[in-house]
Amino acid sequence: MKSQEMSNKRRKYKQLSECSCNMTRKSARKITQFYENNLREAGIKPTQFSILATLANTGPIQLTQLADRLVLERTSLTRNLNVLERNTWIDIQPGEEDSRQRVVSLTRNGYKQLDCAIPYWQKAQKAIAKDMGQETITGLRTTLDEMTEIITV
Amino acid sequence: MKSQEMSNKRRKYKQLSECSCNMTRKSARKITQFYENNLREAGIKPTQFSILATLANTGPIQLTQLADRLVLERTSLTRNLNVLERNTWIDIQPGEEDSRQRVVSLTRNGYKQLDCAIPYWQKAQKAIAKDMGQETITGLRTTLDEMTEIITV
DNA sequence: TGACAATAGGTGTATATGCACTTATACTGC
DNA sequence: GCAGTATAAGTGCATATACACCTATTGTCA
Repeated sequence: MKSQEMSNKRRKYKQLSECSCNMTRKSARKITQFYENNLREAGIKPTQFSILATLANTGPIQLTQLADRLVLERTSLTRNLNVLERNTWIDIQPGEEDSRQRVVSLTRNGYKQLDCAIPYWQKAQKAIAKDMGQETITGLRTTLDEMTEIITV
Repeated sequence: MKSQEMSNKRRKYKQLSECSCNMTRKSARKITQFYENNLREAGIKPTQFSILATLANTGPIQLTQLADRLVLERTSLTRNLNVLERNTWIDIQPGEEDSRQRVVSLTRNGYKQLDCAIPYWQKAQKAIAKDMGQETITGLRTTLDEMTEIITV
């Protein structure tokens, strides 16, 4: 093999290390582990926390709308909600006008669990902001939100 | 309840919408779906692609080292490798000096699969760069890499 | 050299994620 | 009012991820 060809081959695989998907997933894994460790004592996982937090802000909301807001496949949300329902943190009722719909809301236990977890979440949140700088985090959020908006699946 | 208390309560839950963990996971889900759709025709998933791509750049590598590089829990990598091994894309051999070790390497089929998938990956990669701007993506990578480095789990 | 610590890796279990397919209900023209 | 379409949600299956715990091998030192 000529050295020109070897150089081409190196280049062919080298570019793969700049994969936008992998860089995002990689950092998502790391930050998830960090929040998991902080939230563990509160007995809740980051995914579960984010759903409770969303519900606290939206109030009762239809399943598909909740999935949209969480940028989560509808059927994935269904499985996640099963866990929360088992823990009596949420309540799922049929829609009043359309019986096909499922309306999700926080229970009193759900609020209690969320309130209990918030201090642990704040500790993690502050640690990240301190390490990265609040401005960097704010800019990161803007960019990631934009990316999430722009991408058409 | 006094209006002051209500305002406090709103604020208490409002801050949760700025969760650094959720923002990262949310965008990771979205971008993963996008790459999944692009890679589907090549018969490979983003996680699998990223492992093959890493192996193409590192050459044969010990399992734990590979896990570190991918920022992936060791036992998660083991499960992921099972899928790749079933597809005959990788080969796993005991270490020559230390028989406890597992050394992972790409097979000929693995290279073939990777080469076949690269054009689809490039299409996705270019679409993101075009939509977001290459500079934005480069900056994003820098920030995310920094975050991944800084966070101590 | 043998006991014990350290290291490499696998397994059981649980949650997280998404696609293809299915079921149940609502809507729409005729 | 009914046939056909559209919409809301659930299930089967597969992969992805991680922790707690376990096994096997290696290293260490008295």
